Amino acid sequence: MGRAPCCDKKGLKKGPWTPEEDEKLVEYIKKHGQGSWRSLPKLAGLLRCGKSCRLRWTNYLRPDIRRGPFTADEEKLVIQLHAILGNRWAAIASQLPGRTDNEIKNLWNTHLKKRLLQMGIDPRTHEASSSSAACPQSRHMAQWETARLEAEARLSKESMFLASSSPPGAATSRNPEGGDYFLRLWNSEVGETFRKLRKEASGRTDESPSSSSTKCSTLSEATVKVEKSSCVEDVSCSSNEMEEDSSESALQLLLDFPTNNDMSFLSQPDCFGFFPPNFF
DNA sequence: AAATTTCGCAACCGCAGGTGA
DNA sequence: GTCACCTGCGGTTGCGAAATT
Repeated sequence: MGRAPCCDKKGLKKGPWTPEEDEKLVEYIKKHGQGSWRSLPKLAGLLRCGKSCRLRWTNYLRPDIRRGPFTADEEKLVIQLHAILGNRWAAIASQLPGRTDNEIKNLWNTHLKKRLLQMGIDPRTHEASSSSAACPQSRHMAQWETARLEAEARLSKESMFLASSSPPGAATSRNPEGGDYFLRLWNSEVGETFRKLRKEASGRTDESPSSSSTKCSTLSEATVKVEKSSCVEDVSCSSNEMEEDSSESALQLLLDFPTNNDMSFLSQPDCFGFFPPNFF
């Protein structure tokens, strides 16, 4: 079955937007709100396809867009989120207020990817490339991946066990070591989101969260969709807190790696640990 | 100063998911 | 359940600006 074109291309303008077109679009959306993109161009008096209007609005004209160069913190966050989410630019963008997925995608493709490559890190997997595996800096990334895979393997075993016996969290209670940071993360809602997505994707592929290309909604949306999980005992929050601020705090937990384990390379103040002083 | 190359960003394209008839 | 339509997402391209030769 052939797919109908998104719009009749005949007579429609392409290429850069003029200030007049921007003005028309902004005025229309101010009056009528966004949505109905297909009919919007006609109603707004624009010779553009609806898709083009939506893109222009979401990537450029939206009033809450924050323009200007990315800060070092933002870049750090993008790298961390990319390690977790892969090329899910919209999900990454949802954690950077005022930044668009397109902007982040461009940042990644033009700056961050190259920098990681220069450091001998595979930007796709965030693992040290084989040629630089001996590099101490790169080993951190290998540790990251190893920890993730170990936690994932254990978690899948434990989830099978937990499903039939003890409540969620009992497994980590047995392991009060606290060093198993990934396990705690995976028991948080964020982890559950990933597991859910993974489960959904398992019919298609068996890829890890970090390398998954499975499409998903924004991270916030995804976490909201996850049913409220009971809080793990050794996680430093009460169940009430978890329920009230589950997705955001869990994500923050994920991003703010503890400083007393091997993941500290991403949060150390000096050059962000793993990254060289001039990286950001 | 002119020509060429590289870089960065805006925009386009096609695919996939969601939704309602 | 099927189909058509709408919307959102990620990959890619095109072009102007900046840097280099």
